[in-house]
Amino acid sequence: MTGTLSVPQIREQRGIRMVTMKEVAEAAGVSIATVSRVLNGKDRGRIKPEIAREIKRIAKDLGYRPNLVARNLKTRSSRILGFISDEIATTPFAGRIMLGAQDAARELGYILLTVNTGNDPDLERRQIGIVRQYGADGFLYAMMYHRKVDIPEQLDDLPVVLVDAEDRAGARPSICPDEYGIGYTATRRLLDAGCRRIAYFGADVPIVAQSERLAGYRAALDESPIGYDDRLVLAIDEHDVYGDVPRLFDECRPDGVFCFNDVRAHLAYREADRLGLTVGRDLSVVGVDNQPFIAGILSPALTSVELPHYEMGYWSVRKLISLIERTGDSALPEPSIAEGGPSLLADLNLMLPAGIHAPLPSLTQDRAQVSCVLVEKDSVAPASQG
Amino acid sequence: MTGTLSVPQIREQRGIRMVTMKEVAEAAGVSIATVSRVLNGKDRGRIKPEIAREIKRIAKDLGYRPNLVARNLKTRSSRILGFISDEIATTPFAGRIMLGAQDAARELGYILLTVNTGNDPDLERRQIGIVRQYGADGFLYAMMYHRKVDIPEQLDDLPVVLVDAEDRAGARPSICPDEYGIGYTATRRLLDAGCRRIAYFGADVPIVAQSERLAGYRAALDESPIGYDDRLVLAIDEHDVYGDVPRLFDECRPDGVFCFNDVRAHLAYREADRLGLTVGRDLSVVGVDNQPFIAGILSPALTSVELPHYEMGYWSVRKLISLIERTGDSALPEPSIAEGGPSLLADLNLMLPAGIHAPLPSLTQDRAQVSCVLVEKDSVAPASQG
DNA sequence: CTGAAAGCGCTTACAG
DNA sequence: CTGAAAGCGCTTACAG
Repeated sequence: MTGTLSVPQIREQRGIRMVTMKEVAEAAGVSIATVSRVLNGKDRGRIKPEIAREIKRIAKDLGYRPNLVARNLKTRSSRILGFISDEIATTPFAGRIMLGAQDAARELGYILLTVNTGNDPDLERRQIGIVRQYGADGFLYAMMYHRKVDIPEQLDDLPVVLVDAEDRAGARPSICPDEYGIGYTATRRLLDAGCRRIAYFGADVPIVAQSERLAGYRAALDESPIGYDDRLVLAIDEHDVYGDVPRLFDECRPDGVFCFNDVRAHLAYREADRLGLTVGRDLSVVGVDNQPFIAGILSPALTSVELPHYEMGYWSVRKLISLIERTGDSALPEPSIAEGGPSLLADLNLMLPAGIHAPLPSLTQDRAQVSCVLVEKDSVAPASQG
Repeated sequence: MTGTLSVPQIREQRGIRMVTMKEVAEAAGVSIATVSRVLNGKDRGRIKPEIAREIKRIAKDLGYRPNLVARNLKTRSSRILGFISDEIATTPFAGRIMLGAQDAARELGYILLTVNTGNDPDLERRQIGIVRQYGADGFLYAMMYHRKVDIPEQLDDLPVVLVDAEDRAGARPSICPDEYGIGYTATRRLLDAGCRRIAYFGADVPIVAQSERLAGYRAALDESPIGYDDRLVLAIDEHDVYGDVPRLFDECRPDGVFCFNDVRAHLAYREADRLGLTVGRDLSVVGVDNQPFIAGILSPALTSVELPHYEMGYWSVRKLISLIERTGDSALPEPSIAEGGPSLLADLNLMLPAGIHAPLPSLTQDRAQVSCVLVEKDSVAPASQG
């Protein structure tokens, strides 16, 4: 039976021993206080430069790495951020929130303790408790679609930033996609393409994304000579494969469609097929999500608005850290633009885009919105000149 | 300027103070040693039961929660697992690996420190170093598609389990989907449906998944009276929208297609359309991934083999913990079957399935494979009797 | 310029 | 049955 060994015994047996500050101090012939000062850059004018240099050299040679557990116990700052999500990991895009959060955290010397609540309040409470026990300096509270939420009181004494959600109490900073802008931009693009009868294929669920995208669509039309016509607006249940789409096409003959998401855009392609229209010429279509999967299926390729998941994750961590450290925007190092390299998976059409594609809001904002990028493919007619 | 406050000062100012063991001890009129014993369940026959009860009551009333940073420093076991992934978060399915890992970790009292390497070896090295400094007891090394990898030497002295990857050196335990089984099962299903000319729409990239699924497909055919015919096998570049598919259909008239993934299955639907065949009757199609997105688009709904991402994440954590604690399979509590509840997002077709759907391999295995479930929809003709 | 000492909040031999 | 003490590996006033 090896079952009687304790974890430290096992570590010992396996030879897991980190070099400690004490060993560095001994090798350098100084006190650990001196080593600590040098290695933490607090030696300016306090420790003889040649000694400092020697200590650094020895620490490096010995492969010394500070034990963060010990440091955290002493300093009560863990540089750990709790990343609480509902079911984010099960949605195909939202991994990018985590990716953006991880990148920003790494750049600023923080790390993420991630935890999933599956929308179970009791589980959430327990999980938050545990992350707190690990000393998290603050929390990211990431939802998988744009909605209003209540932050558990448990977090009242800690900085929190919401991602793709808004604090119902209005007390916490948050970042969301500019849903209104999505509808507006997409519709403007269709107007520029010369479309005169632009339909909206909406979602039939009551979420912020739906109502705001519709509002943006409507605003663009209201501003235009064409105006808004509610006969062109549909709330579509994706499972109801036929629904009202054919009737809308037969009655109104739209020449442009703004779709709540890429999946719904597919319905426009199907109608084009049925009616002998060519997408990108007779019928222009704009989706939302810019899903590579769908791109692999639809032909011509779908012009679609990309949601700024990476950017939201990235911004939210920077905001959170600015709160934790009580510093302003300017105190944090510049964002380094993260770029995704090429990947084998691109060939399998499995990759979702990551990296910063849209300008980030200032960290001074408390209810930030990220604008979304319309990715041009071939499903919208070229913009008419002037 | 508030920038002069240190993090502990800020915490103080915000009133972030956890109840300590010392306070519990004082309130109970005992020593902290006694409190520690009671709260860690080491009081059997060592502390008077009524005192123990009293201490527990007081701890609860005071809302005492042990400071894990302090405990970890002392015990040198952090119950933190490093979750290293390449670009997993950018692929739509693989969040489920993390979800399964998180669920298993939670059930066993561990937590995940997640870090992304973006396939950059230098970044990987640094990130692993940091997670080690936080005292991780072991590492999960998760890749986003099945391949052979080298584990960095940095991890030589710590337990590691690979997810959706195999250790080239053969030294580390790993878990992967049973790719061969996928090809075999899908092809058998098509044979049972009475198909006589079954094509394989493969991928044109050299990954384990491709060659093994093909091998399984071939084995099923070799076993059958029909036999294998390489004219029915295609390596398809998803971006090359036309490719060899139409020629294959014209020349061989397949009545069944096993597709490397759901996106490629779409090509079979398109051919059916072109040739006036009804999918699910004249032409049976099986995909892999069971992507809800694609399901929302293809009609009739696609029968597809689901990859066991959740299961792999779940198993790998249990395996890792059994290594860390040097316990066998039986020492860990039974897996609780995780079930995903209903969700608004299901209406948006955004959810990927999570939870345990396939039997988990025993923890004694070192190169585990999870079998994959074929999810029946409507794209395959009913199995013929007998 | 440098070190001895206290202490962060725990756990655990050791002694009684 | 219980407590005093040492110690995990750091940081940081304090003293010199």
